[in-house]
Amino acid sequence: MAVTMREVAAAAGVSIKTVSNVINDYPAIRPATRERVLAAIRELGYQPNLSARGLRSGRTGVISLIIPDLKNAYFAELADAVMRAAAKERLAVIIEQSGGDRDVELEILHGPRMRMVDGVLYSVLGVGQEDTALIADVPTPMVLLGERIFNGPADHVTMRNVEAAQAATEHLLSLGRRRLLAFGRHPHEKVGSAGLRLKGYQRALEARGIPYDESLAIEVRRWHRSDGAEAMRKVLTSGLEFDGVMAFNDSIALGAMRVLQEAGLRIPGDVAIIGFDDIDETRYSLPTLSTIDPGREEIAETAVRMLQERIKADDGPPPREFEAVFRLVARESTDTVPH
Amino acid sequence: MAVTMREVAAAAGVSIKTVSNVINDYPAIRPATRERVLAAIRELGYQPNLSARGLRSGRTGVISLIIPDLKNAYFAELADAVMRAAAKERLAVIIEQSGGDRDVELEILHGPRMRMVDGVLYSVLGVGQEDTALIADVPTPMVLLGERIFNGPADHVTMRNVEAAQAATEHLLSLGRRRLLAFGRHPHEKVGSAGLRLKGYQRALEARGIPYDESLAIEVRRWHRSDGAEAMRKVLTSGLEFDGVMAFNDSIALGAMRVLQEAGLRIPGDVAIIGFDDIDETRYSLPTLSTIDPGREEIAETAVRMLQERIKADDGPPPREFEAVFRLVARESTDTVPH
DNA sequence: TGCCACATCTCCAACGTTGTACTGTGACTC
DNA sequence: GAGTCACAGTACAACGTTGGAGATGTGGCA
Repeated sequence: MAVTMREVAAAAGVSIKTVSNVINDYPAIRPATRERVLAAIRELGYQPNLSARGLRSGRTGVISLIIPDLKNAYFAELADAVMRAAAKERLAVIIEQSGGDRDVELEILHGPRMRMVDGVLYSVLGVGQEDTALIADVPTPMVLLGERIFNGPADHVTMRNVEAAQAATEHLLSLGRRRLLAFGRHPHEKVGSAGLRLKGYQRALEARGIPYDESLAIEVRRWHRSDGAEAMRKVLTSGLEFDGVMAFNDSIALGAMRVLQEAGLRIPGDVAIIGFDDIDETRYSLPTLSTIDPGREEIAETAVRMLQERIKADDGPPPREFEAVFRLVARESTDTVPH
Repeated sequence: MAVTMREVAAAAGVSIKTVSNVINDYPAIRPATRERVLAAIRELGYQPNLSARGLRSGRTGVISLIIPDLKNAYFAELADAVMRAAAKERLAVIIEQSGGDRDVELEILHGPRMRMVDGVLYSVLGVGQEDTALIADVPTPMVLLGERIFNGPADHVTMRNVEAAQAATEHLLSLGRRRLLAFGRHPHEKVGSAGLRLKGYQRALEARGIPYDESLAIEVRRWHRSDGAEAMRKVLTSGLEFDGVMAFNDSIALGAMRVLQEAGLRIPGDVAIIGFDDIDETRYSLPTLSTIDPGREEIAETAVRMLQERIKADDGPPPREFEAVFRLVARESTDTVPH
């Protein structure tokens, strides 16, 4: 059987509560007593029972990270960053996959497991602005991640999507490219990564006085590599002319790149291409992929810190919005070459 | 405040224990009573308090998955498969990253969080056969994953490394390639993925009567893409001649492939290459990468099922070994082309 | 009719921890 | 020397749930 406080207390010759006080850094304890208790803890190999602590104090030291899909490199890297940030705060992380499906996302949020975590990092694709009410009624402290809900009922950590997309587009324009695909559009979406990044694309064109041509805004439903490849195949078949691609994420950029190369097009010679997210793979593709570093570390650390603040002070300030600093990373896929 | 069983019981006009019995599918309950209780649960939106349940029953419904690194595609896909398998058993998964560091791996295993999970899936890189004793004393039900510990103190799920590596090598040999790099060696390692896969490589050569040339066994320390690229760069600089690469995982294969192409070598024309793991990316690289599908789904499902068995019957059978069925996936990187 | 078996439900205690309230002991103040 | 105060530690109850034993009712059978 596992060692409990009772046994530690007996070994140290103090009451159970004193053991508890030592563990929780309660100040009024004589150094000698503290030492005796700590020695007993070491001796017996005592580990606190987190279920009991959770029951009594209402805190479990576990937070939940709800994401669409770990197989997606962006979310895997986000999860990694979150877990490292959480480790610093001594928090464990339960990861839940939603598949990006709205109903699943809401189900998880209202499921019994929410009662066993201190807080949630909620990174959604399906749930949107119109679901604000369904999210507001969740009693668990929450931080929203991503671009689906702004000015919602909880703290929100995101990146400057519009500005970043504008910078990426401007980067291609500065190379002299003029027929740029906006690659990854979701029709009718205003908010959300796709909508915001399209807006950035449009702004960059506008700033240069170039008219927006909707036929260059290519729809890509899911943002997986295979979808990018498929969409690019269709574009090539259609005979559409272009000399640059502003892809809304790295995965579809890589998928598109592969199809372009198969078709005998040179990158960046014939087509310059830039992605979005700075996933690890962009550093090793052929050619290496220019992209936007969304500030993942900063996002993860800020989100965990904000959540921790909410957990500790359950009556904190009104919902906050935080936008991480992005960075354009120019690599081979947008090298300056004779057109 | 959250709804408790007490309130449900009051609403349904039964005792708390009856509510508990309904929830836990205790058989002797009149259908009418069950209905009333379920109705009250729905009505009030009751959710069980998992901390309390964990304290009382010793079960939390959470398992821990300890892996080296989520950023590594292999482990991300493993984690995904494990989480889907766990969801079927209504288990939540806490993921812990060890960085593949032996001390961290052991620390996590002996940490306080082990007391809050019902079981552990332990996928290690640092801990090895000689640490068996340190693992045996952990009271938590455990299933070992990977190739570091065989015939250990716990159930073990793995793949047929030697046979799979032999098949991959034989695949290259069957194309007429004779100077094959064993790419990914860890010097002095006998057990472990690197050791076993090297052995498979050697067996394949042996079966064809080809002598083993140690200079073709290339060391790659960490199995990340960048390490594969770097190692291949060294190989090319050294002037070593070869016409095939049997890479010990997909990431280093992809890294190597990129360097080979930069150097103007054609794949599979000049160099045929096969990887190991069948990560998603192998389907989208240029060329697509032949590889070994280790049977990830089967591994994940078997591991979770075995762990669940251990959790439910704490006095089960002696440790079991399970080896998943692998499959060779031939893609473009080993197409038949004139040499 | 009396007794037993069974189904159905309830009562009590306990899981290991922490919050609240309290006791005892000196030291210091006036 | 009485009152006050800070410190060090303790006792008790409670968090929400479930295991086990017990209570109650119901029907069957001798």
